[in-house]
Amino acid sequence: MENKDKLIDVALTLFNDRGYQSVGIQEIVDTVGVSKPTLYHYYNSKLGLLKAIFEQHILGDIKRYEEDAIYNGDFTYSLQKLTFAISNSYKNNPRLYHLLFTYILSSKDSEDYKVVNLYLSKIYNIVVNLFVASKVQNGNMNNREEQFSYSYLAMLIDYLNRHGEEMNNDQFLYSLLHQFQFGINS
Amino acid sequence: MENKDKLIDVALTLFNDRGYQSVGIQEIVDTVGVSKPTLYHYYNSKLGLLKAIFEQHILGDIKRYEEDAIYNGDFTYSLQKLTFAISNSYKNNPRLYHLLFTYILSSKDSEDYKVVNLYLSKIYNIVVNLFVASKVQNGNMNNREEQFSYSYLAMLIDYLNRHGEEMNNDQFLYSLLHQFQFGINS
DNA sequence: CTATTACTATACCAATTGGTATAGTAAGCA
DNA sequence: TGCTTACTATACCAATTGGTATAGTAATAG
Repeated sequence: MENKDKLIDVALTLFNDRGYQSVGIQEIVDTVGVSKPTLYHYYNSKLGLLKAIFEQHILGDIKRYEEDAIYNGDFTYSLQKLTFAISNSYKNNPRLYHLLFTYILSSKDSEDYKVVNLYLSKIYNIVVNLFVASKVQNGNMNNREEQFSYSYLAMLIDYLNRHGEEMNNDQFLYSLLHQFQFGINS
Repeated sequence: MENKDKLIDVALTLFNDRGYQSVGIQEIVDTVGVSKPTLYHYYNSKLGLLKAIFEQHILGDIKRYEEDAIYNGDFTYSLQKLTFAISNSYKNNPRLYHLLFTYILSSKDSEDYKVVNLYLSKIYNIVVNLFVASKVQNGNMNNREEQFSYSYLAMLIDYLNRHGEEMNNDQFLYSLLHQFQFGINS
């Protein structure tokens, strides 16, 4: 692996373990075995490095989500497709998604939040849009589509953070979808 | 307000806005208008300050949760009482609870996480215990009580972070409880 | 063969980090 | 009165922070 990629790889691990602010540039370059100008040559700044970590994979993933979340009259079907797409991305890149989800409940005035939220908010919008689009079908949502979207994502993300790396979690995902749509009493 | 309390108040605000690691001791004491030895006289270390922020109120709150979460044969009733207790605490101390919930999805190897998790895990345990105790009543939980507890807390906390400071959110809380137990399709 | 470009290291920068040694004041207690 | 305890400031500490000026090498393009 090239230095450019090693830097992203190491930074992703360290940020994930201890948080962006707790990790210094020096520790990253020391771990990789290069010097600081090497890092600054590729990524300009610490924030630039954080941005690069996400842009490596997540823009492609998001495009996939947008396609899967197109509402074609069958809400359950679209929600399933979207859910499995997100779950697959998590499996392919657990560190990246774990770091991403770290920012959902984090402080909103830090520099790093503002960068990461660019991608996080896109995913949230995709989900909200699906719920809103299916308004007609799910008449009983009663104008609380947004609330349902957020609740659904909260459950899904909490679930992925606990079991997202396991090999076979399809069964669990189905039960999550079922639980969300029909509650625990059915 | 005494310096001792001012320090906690200012630190709580700053930690909440930008995160524990992003805020320096100097900024805290400057904002309060005292010098560093004053802070270190009361709280020994930056982590000690963080700990003190939580111990000020949350230990009492947790005692309340433990009482409310006693399962007396009526799961819905206990879950309602516990939910409203948590919601009330959030209303009384939004900054404290927002900061607390910040750590749910955060990196797990940072010093500050380890401190805050002392309190966070207690709340989680209370909820899980309630779900497990009601196993007999809710036979259809099918040994997924833990999963349900986590999902429930994920939804509740996401909800509180969005609407927890509003004056009258009882209606919303009831709908959250209903949604969780009976799904969105009822 | 020359000039440019990509990449990397040494050595440095000012500013900030968490924390402290020393000393002082003010209040309460003997 | 005299002693102790609580509290606070000035001035300092070594270490680390994010970032850079300078210089070098290696490859590539003209």
